Amino acid sequence: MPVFSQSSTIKPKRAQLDRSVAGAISAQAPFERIKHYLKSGLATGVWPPGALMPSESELVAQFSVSRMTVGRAIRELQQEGLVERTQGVGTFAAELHRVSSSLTIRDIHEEIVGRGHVHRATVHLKRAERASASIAKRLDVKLNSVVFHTLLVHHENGVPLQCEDRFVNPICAPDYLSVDFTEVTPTHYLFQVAPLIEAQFSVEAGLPSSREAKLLQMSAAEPCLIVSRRTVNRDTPITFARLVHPASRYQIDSVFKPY
Amino acid sequence: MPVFSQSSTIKPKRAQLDRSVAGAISAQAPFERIKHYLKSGLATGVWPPGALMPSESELVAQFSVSRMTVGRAIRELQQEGLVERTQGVGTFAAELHRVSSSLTIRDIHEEIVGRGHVHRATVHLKRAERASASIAKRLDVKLNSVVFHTLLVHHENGVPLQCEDRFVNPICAPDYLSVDFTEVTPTHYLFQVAPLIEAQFSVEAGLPSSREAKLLQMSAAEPCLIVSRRTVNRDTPITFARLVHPASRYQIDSVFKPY
DNA sequence: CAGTGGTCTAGACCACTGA
DNA sequence: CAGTGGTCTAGACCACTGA
Repeated sequence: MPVFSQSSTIKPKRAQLDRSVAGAISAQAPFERIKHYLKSGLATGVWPPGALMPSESELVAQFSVSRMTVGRAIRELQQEGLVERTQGVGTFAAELHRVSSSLTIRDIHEEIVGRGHVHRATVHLKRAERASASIAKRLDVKLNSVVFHTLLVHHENGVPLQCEDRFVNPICAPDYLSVDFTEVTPTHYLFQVAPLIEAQFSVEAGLPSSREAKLLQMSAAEPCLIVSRRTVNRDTPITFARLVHPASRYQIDSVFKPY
Repeated sequence: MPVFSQSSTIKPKRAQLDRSVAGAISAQAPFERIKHYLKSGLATGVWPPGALMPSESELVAQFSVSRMTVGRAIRELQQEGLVERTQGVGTFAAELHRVSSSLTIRDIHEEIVGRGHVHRATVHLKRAERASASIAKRLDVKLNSVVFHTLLVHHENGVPLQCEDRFVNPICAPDYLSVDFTEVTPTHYLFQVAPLIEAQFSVEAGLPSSREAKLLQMSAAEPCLIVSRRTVNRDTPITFARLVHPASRYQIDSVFKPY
């Protein structure tokens, strides 16, 4: 029996309402209506975690739609991690354990400009160097081979926000050192010249080096949020960056909404 | 013209190969083959960011499948953020700007056990309290109203890893104080009793309080990675937690793979 | 064996875009 | 107006599960 009777015998005329950016006005496509119906039930406890959800054929009857339409609605919920399906058995409300949150780590320029603030970068180092053991390992190049090294400070409205210490594999970006990094960020430039297949991140707390503390105009005893990022293109490491942010000026915020 | 000719005139017999967990053996369903074909081209630069991709009807002809099948393949790429579509215009390879990475923040018990290690929790505070101004605001309750407060330390193989300072709205979990938190984590318990509609996170660096430093057996001058989490259920805040981790023992790792 | 999900076909109507 | 994507229908065959 329908819990929410959102469906009647009237055939759907394709609605004409604008599907604007937010999509918040009204979900009118049948598969959207079915998704919304199921999400509501999941959010309100009609189907608590682990419960058996209605089968496709039940929803077909309830909403007077074809199975393809019901299937799409449920499949998208599955892709969002809200339900789990087992062939031959049924569809179940997912246990919402893993509160995984998508912490977006964007190009610092976009991030600052997105807040409506002014971004300015200063370049403190830009040269070719011989790879140390740790850098050689991270970029998968030979010890003492030539790598590019830049050190920038990114300012938000004039306040130093991020110290970017970056090593680049010359094979992936031979012209890296000729770029004016006060005009375009290394991240942005590298996105353009080297397709990115994989990025590995870590986020940790730590203390700045004395040089970093000076560049960031902070005390060497103040903690920092440190993001390390290594990007790889088909087995070839492109770049390794250490991004140091004063704890008092930077935090990562995120929201997780399952339903 | 097909770049990769993965399709012939032979009609697909449904393959029988096991679709095992990894799914790595071979993607045999037509929509999977088309997805793989398009992903390969995106990864190898056949369609650089911004390029016009083949239309649905071109792919229909190329792979000898129906439009629904092609549509599903492309729609899933769109949902993964790899292509962008505009009705009446076409499908375009996405600019891979935002390197958003899903940093999963799981229940600490699952995380430690998942590493094959032993989890143990010690309880240092478990009581009802009057809400201070900041807690009242975060839990959206009246100043000086009763809230539950627990302070736990989570150990991994005997080493203190996380100090969990948590406030709970009694309306959402009236029996919270009767739970044995050496047996089940507050996170796990609250997941069971209160459906979660939204979680807000922040990740920052900071110094531990003197009490936290003592509980974590660390120097008060050592930085910590601090995760703050507030969960909300339909406008009613459930809980607010401050999770403090010694920098030397904890970092968040993540991998981002667009293709 | 009945019920479930997984996938596909060959059409259809529509809104939108840009020439 | 031709081409594009957005969505749907009413069927189909199949693999899988559990009684």
